[in-house]
Amino acid sequence: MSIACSTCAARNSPLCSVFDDEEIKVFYDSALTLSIPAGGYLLHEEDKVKHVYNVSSGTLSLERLTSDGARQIMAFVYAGDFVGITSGISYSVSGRALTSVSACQWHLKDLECLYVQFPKLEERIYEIASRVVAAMMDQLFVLGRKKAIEKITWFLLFIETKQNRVDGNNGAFKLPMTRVDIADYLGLTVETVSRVFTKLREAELIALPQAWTVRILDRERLRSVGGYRGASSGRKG
Amino acid sequence: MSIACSTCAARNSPLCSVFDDEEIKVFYDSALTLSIPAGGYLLHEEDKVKHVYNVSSGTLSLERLTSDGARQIMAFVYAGDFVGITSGISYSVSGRALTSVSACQWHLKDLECLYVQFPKLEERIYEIASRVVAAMMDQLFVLGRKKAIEKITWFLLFIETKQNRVDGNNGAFKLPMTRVDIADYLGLTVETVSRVFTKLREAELIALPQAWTVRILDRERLRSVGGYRGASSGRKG
DNA sequence: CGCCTACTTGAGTCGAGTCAAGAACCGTGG
DNA sequence: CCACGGTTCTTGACTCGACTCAAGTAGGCG
Repeated sequence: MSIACSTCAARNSPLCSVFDDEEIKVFYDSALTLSIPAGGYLLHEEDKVKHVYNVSSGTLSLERLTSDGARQIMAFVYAGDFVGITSGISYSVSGRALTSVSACQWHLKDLECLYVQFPKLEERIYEIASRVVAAMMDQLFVLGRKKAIEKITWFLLFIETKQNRVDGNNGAFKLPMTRVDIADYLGLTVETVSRVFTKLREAELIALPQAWTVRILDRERLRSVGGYRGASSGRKG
Repeated sequence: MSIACSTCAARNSPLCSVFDDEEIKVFYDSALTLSIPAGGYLLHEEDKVKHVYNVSSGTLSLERLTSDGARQIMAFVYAGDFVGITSGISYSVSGRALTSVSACQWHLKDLECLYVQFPKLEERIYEIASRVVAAMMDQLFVLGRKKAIEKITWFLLFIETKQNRVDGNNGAFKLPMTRVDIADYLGLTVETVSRVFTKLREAELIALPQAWTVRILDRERLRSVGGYRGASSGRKG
């Protein structure tokens, strides 16, 4: 097993976990490893689709812009998450690094060769696409039918699980995204996001030791505000 | 080629078009054909995932309910559309027939056997999943970042293409869904939907010969309402 | 013709957006 | 170490778009 993979946070990700320690050597050898500084782009929405990616560390946002500058963030992408489920000739989202990011990159042509060698890989990528659909349905539901405070509480519980998967659970978790990013993910304005954070803090449902660090004080009440359906319950899908 | 397929509106759908006239006999023989009356359900969100479907005629809504009765419609499904991209043990949406619907049903186990016989089928289903992701991104964008009038104009132009694919383009198109359905798709209320329809009619951008029939009178202006957000509506109002 | 459902319209309210200002934080350089 | 400038976050006052509540109208069907 290559050293790079044996210590990688994505080793147990949906993508890489399909390979055993022998097989993953082949998989890793056909990849390019990329490093992107915070604020850089993994891909642009107008780029021709030539590669897929699996994030090894850091956090990205997948986002789309309008001509007049409005932005919608479609997803926050963490270590172990796959990027490249797309149809058509261009990605239709840009991948912006919120922190410094490292990722493995495969050329689509190489991936197709790997499909022949490892049929279960293709199957696995289909599973990943299904999960993406499930996650987007949850987000659709929240955007369409929830109030600001419900959106934020849902978001906090959702990001907590993603962040803890990387950092481990030490009682608090870091938000790698700004308030503006949160607003653009939830279809709100930055002022509304800020006001709701303040409200939740004053109600002692959460604590904010720093602006970008959240400690959940009363999980039950927080859940009841957001109507959160646990991420690992298998309910999503 | 089976008679059923040779006259089916879904013969050229992403799913069925992967087969030639000989092959599709095998595919069709392993299917069950279903008929669902308007108002009936193709599947319920809590059902265990055992089947996939391809719609032959009619229109469905894929929707999710909250405990308090709120509803979010995730998609409108037309003839030729595939249903069953899901992850986890249950579908997470219900499929409700807006009109009478006919569909082909395959058992997941049978589908896996067909994958062995027709590897390109599995590939095709992945492509369908990718398209679903793309469509949901568009919807997310609209729900998160557009005003009521922009949502409706986008919706009308979107449904027109789906409807014309089935009915052909005769200048007007039918809405198989109620105003409530439209509201639950776009994250609005029925009153707001109704008011926007009236507004578009009074501005002579559309005509409504019947409540459920739409004729687009000024496509360019309609497009400009949904796309650009000019003088009447800036970035967030 | 009358019932039921869907759609429309009006009046009033409220949640979230807009505009504007100030506070906290961060990195940089003296 | 602190001063400075830029960025992000917070807060306040006000506005407005969409929701709520409440009638009333139009279609479809028995």
